[in-house]
Amino acid sequence: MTNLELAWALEEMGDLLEIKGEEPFKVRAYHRAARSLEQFEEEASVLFCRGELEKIPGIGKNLAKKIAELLETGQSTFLNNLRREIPSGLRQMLAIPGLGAKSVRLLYEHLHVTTLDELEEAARSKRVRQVPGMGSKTELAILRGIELLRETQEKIPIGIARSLAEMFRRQLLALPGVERVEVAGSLRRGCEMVGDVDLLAAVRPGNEVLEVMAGHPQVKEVLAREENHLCLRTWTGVKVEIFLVPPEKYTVAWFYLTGSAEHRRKLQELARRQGKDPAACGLLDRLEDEGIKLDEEADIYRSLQLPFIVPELREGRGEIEAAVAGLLPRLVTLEDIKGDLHMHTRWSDGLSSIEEMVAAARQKGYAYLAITEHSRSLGVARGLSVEKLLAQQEEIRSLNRKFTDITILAGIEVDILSDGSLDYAEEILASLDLVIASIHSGFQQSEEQLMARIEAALRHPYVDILGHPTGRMLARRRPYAVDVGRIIELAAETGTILEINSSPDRLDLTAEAALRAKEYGVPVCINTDAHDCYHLDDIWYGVTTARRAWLEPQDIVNCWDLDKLQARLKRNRHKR
DNA sequence: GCCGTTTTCGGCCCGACTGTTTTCAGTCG
Repeated sequence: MTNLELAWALEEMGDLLEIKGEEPFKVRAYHRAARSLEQFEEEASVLFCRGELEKIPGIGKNLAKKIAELLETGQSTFLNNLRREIPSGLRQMLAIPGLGAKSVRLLYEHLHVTTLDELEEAARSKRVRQVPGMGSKTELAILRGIELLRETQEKIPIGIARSLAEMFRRQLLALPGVERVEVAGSLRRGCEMVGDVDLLAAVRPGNEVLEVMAGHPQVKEVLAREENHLCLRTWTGVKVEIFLVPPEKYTVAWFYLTGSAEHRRKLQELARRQGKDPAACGLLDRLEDEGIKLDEEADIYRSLQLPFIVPELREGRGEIEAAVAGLLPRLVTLEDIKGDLHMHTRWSDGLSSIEEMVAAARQKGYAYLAITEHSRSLGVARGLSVEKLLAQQEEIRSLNRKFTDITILAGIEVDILSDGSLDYAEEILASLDLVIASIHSGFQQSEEQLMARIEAALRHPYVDILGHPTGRMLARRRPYAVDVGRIIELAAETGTILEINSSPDRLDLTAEAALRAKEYGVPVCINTDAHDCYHLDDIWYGVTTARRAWLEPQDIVNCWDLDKLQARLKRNRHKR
């Protein structure tokens, strides 16, 4: 069992205990341990062999015992008992915004609802308001929440899909007879939400891949099984499809499974216009091979006199026309990123020191990074008082004297308060190298109020970047009521940079909005918002989103040299 | 549940907002 699987098990235990009404601190211990396992570098199974599970932060005697059982048997008696005790539908209800464990338990006790369907019915028939402490607004929130869940039902955020895919990929590769395994489908195209995880394996005859994978401990049920195809559902509810092909058919199958269907259709059209047989170009309508042998995907495009089109662009949104005209963008890559401009440290709610963040940034080959803590009003995140902010600037200055290979920018993620003012006075903001303004409160305000706040922030002379512009959380929270188009116009007018927040929970701006920003000439920056040094790796999600938005290095300020970036920041402050 | 220059008990992030009340509990970031 991997750390990720263990973390999921602990997470579920925590959720179920919370619904049961366990002590909040105990519940939090489970959730904290799950986070800790996810981020722990070494595999718990290795530590277990050495009897060192308790070296993982947040894992004590009790949790170590539960993890040991999971590692030894793939099962947990404790979790199985909890699952028997608490209907699984109750845990799903926790995902409804505004419903916590207490409310879920109350609904269960009073209305005996155990599934989302039953809860929806109870809300529709106005029975929820009979529960003490609940009224019509709660009913509405439940109905809206269920609607949100339904929209994303069967779909999971890219971050979860990618971890799961990597886990299955590694395990497939370890099986005899497996030569190659790659991710395909919408996950390979970098979509923010994916319906299932598609994996394609090149296999030799006589392998037992399907037998082994069908019995995998993560697998709850086998949805379909054919000669060369297995469709599974994991305990976490994710659909995983595994396709097997002989090595010589790999390229065509990988291309086919990557999609999108629209991209394939347009390529077929092009082939016909060129008087070619689509099948002979590897553009089959189905997965079965027709004896076409191609070494790599580029051969498929080459046969149509096209340059290679990367998976992120294969959506049938003009990429083929651009390829024909020789106008494909030179998309941003991870190597183009020269720095990360949004991260937190132990000074506020981060887990690493500034020096640890610097070391991690150096490891990535960055030339610069910005430390941007939360501002004073965000108490929950230990937002910095003016005194602490100044003290941190002093530490950053001293570190900058010490390091010659990398530059630390003293920044802030300042809250845009409910009235549109910023959380520090102008002279404080003026003393910083970089100011990100973000909304962390008053999500429920009207579009008028929210837009007035954002406009005020964008017009502020010292705001350089608007952080996570819409506030959406994938599969968890809709964007707050903002007009993204108007934000982009205002950014263009005021010279404000818009953030692509790379956190796989956010991806905000979306690829669509980032593309629109580019059309308006608004530069973006791709930031991780990391709260520890490991999450600087989340930059991959932001870069992938930017690639889906057709962005090139010149469109992204943290692909620029430090001189150019600083000149831009300075010039913009003078302009306003 | 975990953890310890507060060390084997007693803390553990805390304040704003919302919806429901009529003084507050639950949720969220």
